[in-house]
Amino acid sequence: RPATPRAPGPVPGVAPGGAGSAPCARRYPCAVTLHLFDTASRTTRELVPLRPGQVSMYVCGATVQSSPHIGHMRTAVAFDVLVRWLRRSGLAVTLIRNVTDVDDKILAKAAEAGVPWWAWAQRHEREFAAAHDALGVLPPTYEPRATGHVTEMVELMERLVERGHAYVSGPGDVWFDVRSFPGYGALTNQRPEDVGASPDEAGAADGTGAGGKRDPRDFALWKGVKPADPQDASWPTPFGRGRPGWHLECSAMARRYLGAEFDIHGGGIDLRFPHHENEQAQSRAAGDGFARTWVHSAWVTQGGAKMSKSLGNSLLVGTLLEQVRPVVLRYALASVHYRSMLEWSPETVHDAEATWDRLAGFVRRAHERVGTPDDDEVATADLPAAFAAALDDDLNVSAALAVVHEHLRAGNTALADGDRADARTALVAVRAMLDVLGLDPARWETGEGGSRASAALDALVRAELDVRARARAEKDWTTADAVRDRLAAAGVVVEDAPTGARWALAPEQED
RNA sequence: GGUGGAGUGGCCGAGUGGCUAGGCAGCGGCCUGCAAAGCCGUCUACACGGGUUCGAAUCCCGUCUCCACCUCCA
Repeated sequence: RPATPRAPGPVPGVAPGGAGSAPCARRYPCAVTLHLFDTASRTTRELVPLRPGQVSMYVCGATVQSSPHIGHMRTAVAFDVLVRWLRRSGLAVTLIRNVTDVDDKILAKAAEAGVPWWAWAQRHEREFAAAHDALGVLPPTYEPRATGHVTEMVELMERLVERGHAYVSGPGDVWFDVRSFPGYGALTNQRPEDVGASPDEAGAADGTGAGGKRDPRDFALWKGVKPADPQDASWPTPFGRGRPGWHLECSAMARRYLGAEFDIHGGGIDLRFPHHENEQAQSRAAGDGFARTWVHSAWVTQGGAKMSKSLGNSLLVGTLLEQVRPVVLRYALASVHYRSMLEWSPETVHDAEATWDRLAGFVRRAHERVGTPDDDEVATADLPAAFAAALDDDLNVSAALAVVHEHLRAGNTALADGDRADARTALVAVRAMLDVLGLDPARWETGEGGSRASAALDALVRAELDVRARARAEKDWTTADAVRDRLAAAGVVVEDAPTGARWALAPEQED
């Protein structure tokens, strides 16, 4: 986890005590409030919402040019935990997560596949949606598509041109003038002269200057349609026909749904430059305050290196879900601090699975003994102060999970001692904490699915277990163990509990 | 070259001056007909070299190694 220097004071421009003006809806002592690491200032500081009690948040979503992989899900889960924690803290969160549904790669891949670009985009957008659902990522408040916001983009470009921060070099080619904006580089702490040339097409890179970029660092706001491009991938504008540049979309959509200034802008760490730097430059040059806090999540790595497509498709969400339960995937992603690189290996999955089974096992046993608290009780239960403090400290999930395990152990001890009151207290606390992380077992462990096949399986296994129970009653251990071995061979593990034997499918074997 | 990070016990992973997280995997014990689950105990640490301090994984200086961004990328 990267270093987290503390800002000496409150957020610049906010009067001291401003945070206190918001009504405190927390269920635990209000002394602690969320501190987040802000990429722009490179400090951890208190989140003071622009509007008391509300948080506006924009997270860069997918460019739907290929299938989702585990890295995409890491970012999604990281921000999902942030949203859940903000809401649990009593704040009303508006989350915008965009879909970039037109860009050069989508056009190129669709052409290669011989399908319309919009069909290609739609197909992958659905895959992302399914992956998000599978991992329990809450849907955003609004999920705008780039192609539906050309009007807002044109407006933004017009403002930039009027203010002298953008220029048109040819039909449909509109550029941001980096030299016109002294603040360029502020987000990523680069001096403007150190910034490399932007490689946008039709720029100075072709050596002729025909594209008309005034400065190699200038980046495309709008890309004029080329003869070879599909005509339906372009839109008319006062500057000519073309399609949006990547950076422009997010600025336009953030403003459309969140206003000129908003609380949090998030995304994967790789988007910091150039994407977010350019977004900020555009929006601020146009006169908008834009994001007050920048939050970036780290990578999933393999072999110590950044995951890449050359590693094959073994880390595609679709492939992984054939091998591991979705909740285990979520646990693996959510249990590491969002700014730490997450090394992905078979052990990662194994550890997550073992730990998850421990958590879910306690909840299941506790439910058998003390009943099932309703969801409302869980959602409003007091959270242990140490857990809340951990999450308030820049979402220190590892420390928060340590608190979960403390309560889990207390709960297991209470169950073993037959102390139902203590067991129930621990159960509610554990579920409430896990719920904040999107990991409440009661919401994930819904039996074996309730299908006819699983009902039939359950009946058959129970018949076997009845045989075994009779044998055990007669101390016929040979018969009893034979039943258990037979079930084990079929992939069913048996566990004797005070309330009788229970069964479960054996975990997936490691290869 | 510019920018930003990382090196903690077998593995993963917290921890910004003292109270020595947590998980996984070992080992020992309790429980169990035997298991499983659970509980208790326990072994492996802070990249290296200096320094500051009564005391450093934690602060300072230096060294080494690794990674990311600067090109589309979550």
